Amino acid sequence: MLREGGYAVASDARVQEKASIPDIVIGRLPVYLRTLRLLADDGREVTSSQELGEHLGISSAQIRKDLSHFGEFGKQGTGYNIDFLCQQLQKILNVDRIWPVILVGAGSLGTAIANYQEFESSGFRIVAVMDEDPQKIGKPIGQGLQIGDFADLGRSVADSGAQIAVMAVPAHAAQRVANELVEAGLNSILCYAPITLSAPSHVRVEYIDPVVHFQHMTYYLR
Amino acid sequence: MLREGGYAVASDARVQEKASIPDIVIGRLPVYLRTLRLLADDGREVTSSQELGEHLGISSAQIRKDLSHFGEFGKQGTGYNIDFLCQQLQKILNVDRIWPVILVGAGSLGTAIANYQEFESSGFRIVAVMDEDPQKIGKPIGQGLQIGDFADLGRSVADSGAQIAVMAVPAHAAQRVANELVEAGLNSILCYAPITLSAPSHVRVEYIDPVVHFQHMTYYLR
DNA sequence: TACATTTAGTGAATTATTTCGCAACCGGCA
DNA sequence: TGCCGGTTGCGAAATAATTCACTAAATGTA
Repeated sequence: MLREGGYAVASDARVQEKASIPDIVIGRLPVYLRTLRLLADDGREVTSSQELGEHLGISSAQIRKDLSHFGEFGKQGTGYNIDFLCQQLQKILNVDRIWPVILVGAGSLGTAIANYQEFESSGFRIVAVMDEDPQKIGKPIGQGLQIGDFADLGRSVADSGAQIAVMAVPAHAAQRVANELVEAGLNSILCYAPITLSAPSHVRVEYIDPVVHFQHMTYYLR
Repeated sequence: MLREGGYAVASDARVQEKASIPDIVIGRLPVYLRTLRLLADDGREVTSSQELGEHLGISSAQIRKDLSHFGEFGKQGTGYNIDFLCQQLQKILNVDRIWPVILVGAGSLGTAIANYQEFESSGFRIVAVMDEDPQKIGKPIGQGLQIGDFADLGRSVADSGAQIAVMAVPAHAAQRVANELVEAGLNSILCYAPITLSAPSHVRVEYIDPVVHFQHMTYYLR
């Protein structure tokens, strides 16, 4: 599977059980959750697979089938209670808690990520921003953070208990940084550098590369 | 099968029944291209589906099958000439030219996007950055650009001939901005706001939302 | 030259994903 | 109560995507 992303790992029983649920289904759940929360913000209390599907441009059957992997959350004739379904999805996705995240790279993109406000309400908190540039180390960034020395990565990971990192570093540095992240014990990496990383199979890597999207789009253009 | 100078020549790789080629295949081509270019930068001249597959964590068969939709680009026993395959992929993806792109939103993220250097070499150039905030309009951004008034979108689109927009605006403004982009005649939108947009079917919308990736990852965490 | 090795391209088989279609169920209403 | 429109959950069917497995071709070597 080539996802602008890495691999799922199945080792313990619980994960083994999860392995039977297609990864592609898991990938849609955050989008469902995002949409449900918008509906909730709109004051809506109930929705249906049909309405959700129209919002998202997918079939109602797909939504029902996806959810059916995890239980029964709706009521015939009525649909889904939005708050309840949000709670359930958050539980399924393990975002009924806050995950500490370490950001590597305090350039222009790293700064934008550090400033982004949506993380906290979605289950994530950037607990450290690290860079190798001595000019940047020590400067304030984001909300009450200070750029730390990437050499102190191990300490940051130990202090925060983070399992997740975001990489906003140049392509030429990305593999080296990734190696250090893995070395430090992180197991989930979101990489903004335009490069496919090599990482051990227990580390999940996903990618964000606008060029990949642009080039996908231009295929259909003249 | 036409062969010239040893390597297969696809007389015109882009003349194809597009509808018949799965979109999921198109989505992988930019990643192949990105990887090939890294190999080329490394001084490599030839590669094989097996080597590429190992780099990308996918099967060699998938790569061969994907490419076979567009022609024959390799040579048995040897593999693929990297430069040649890059050229062909660029042609297929229509990035053997530069596409003008309009960026909407000159906040922290918009600024990072405007500063990003990789676009030009990948087939894209940000030709305008627009915002609604009078405080921002007129200020310099990116390489020799000036933040324009979003109200002048129509003129920018006409002047540049852009078909592609990137949206780096807050979620609450995103649908409104998207409507205006469609109104102005754009047909491809890359949206960084965490919201699924409603748009006519002739407009292609793709999304970048780090939270979706994070939440996908946490499903597999404890 | 003969032969071993490597690798692309591809039809067939397999596996994965989506959609269909319907029984069961809910809530409102006469 | 009994009926009706609306909706879920889910097995079965249909599609789509991936992998297998093999042929043919290119290269290197003795």
